[in-house]
Amino acid sequence: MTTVRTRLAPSPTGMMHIGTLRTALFDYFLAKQNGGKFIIRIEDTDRERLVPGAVENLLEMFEAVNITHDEGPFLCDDGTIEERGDFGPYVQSDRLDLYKKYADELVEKGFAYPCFCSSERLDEMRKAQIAIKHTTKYDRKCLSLTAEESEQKIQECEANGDTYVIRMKVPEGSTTFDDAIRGTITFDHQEVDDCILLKSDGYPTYFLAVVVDDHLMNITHVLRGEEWVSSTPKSIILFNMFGWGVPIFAHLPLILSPDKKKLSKRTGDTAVEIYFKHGYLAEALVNFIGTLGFNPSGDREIFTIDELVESFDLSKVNSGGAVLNMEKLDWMNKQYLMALSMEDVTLRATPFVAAEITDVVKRALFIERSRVSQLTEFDEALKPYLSLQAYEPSILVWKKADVADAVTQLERMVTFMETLDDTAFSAVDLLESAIKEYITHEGLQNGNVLWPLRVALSGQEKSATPFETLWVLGKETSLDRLQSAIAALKK
RNA sequence: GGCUCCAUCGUCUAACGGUUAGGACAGAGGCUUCUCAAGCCUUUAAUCGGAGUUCGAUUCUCCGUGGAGUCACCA
Repeated sequence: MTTVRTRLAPSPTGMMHIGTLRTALFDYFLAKQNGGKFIIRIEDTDRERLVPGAVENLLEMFEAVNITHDEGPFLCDDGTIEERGDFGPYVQSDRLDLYKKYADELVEKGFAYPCFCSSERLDEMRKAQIAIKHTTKYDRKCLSLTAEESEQKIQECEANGDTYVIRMKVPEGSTTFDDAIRGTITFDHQEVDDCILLKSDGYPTYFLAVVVDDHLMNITHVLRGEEWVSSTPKSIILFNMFGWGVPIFAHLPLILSPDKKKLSKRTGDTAVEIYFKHGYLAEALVNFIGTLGFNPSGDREIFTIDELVESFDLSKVNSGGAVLNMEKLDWMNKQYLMALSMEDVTLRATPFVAAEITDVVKRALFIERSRVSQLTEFDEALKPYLSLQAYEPSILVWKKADVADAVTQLERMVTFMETLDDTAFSAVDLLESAIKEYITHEGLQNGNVLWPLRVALSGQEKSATPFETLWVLGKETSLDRLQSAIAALKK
């Protein structure tokens, strides 16, 4: 039995795309589930669209999301990139000789041919084809050249600095393949263009490079977005021309924006990085994106990455596109946030918090984690704890009480709190039971006591419970705030 | 426009050809409660249409319709 080998083959043309993350996740699930390998290969054959730092961003995102690949480029601590694995190089621009060699092989075998047409001629040709409503494809002008004529033209090109390309000679017939997600798909070769294999700058196009590399790297499963379906016959034709085995193809459903179109920068957040900047947790993002188009069944929503690895099943991946439901991501993020320990929430929130991380801040973060849905909201949520915000004294009065009662309750609370020692302040539960006991003992109503207490402590009508707030603030600060509330009411 | 793919609540989705078509997010209502959040309960909401196969179609087939993807020296 052959080892499962999946690969993610992104082109470094910008920030890592959310769709790329989903493909990566599925690649990872499939490989890990089968004890296989997950490989990253950088497809940088388009020199014009190259974006510096794109590879670094990709690898950083992998780190952030806690997914590790087995082969490919890795980010070192010093920021440099190093390759690991036995099938390298893993960057296509380092494999140029290979593609040239295989392109030549195809020309020799008569499966490919040089083309000298100018881009101007090609443009006009296409315009004419569109005018008569035909499929736009190369008209094979250069295929009619004899071997001698081709050779002569190549000589001429080399002599005067002109360029030419190598095109695939698509045979007659049709290609049928079994998509692991979609089932049988057939394309008539009438529809398949004699696409360019080797560009005039010596770089291969995607069509050639992907086939050569997937073969040389022993890739068993090709997972990619649905937008690639129509180019699959080209790949298969090439695999056949070389006499190589064809990997299993699985075309993933597209991730859609709310208008049901392929998610683009214009219609939504496409960069994975943005989601981290917005304050989503990696676990939530993985859970959310990893179950988009795939569901492990059962009435569950929250899954760890290991559970997803275990239950993943290519044949259960949906074929329809999926709209990003941001409200659900928010909800999911909150689920993960609420499960965080004090240490963890501090760790995660620190980059989003302007204030110094003191014990008060740590406690406040811990309490507020169930009241925010994104890490970015912490900064704002922290404010009432860091300093008392100005408020209207009238809000200190509970709806079923009056000013006089509020003053009385606050004054009595001050007296009571002074009897509480450090132990009482060490836990929310202890504070709660102490105060509840006091209320019962004194024959008071919760609302009369707790409302003014809570508002005096937080300065806000809506906030965490008074017990939580006391625990965060500590005895001294709490007493100060109670005193200023009393003073404000008496004014 | 050609080709290809797709089609269950608004959204994400579940349902060996046999279910009162299930769950989740969002919405509505309620409980709990000092407020908010959380939690719990209830509720609104879907098989695109038409034929066929079958004792029985969400499920299989065909035809429509709708949507999407793709048609570069980009991937």
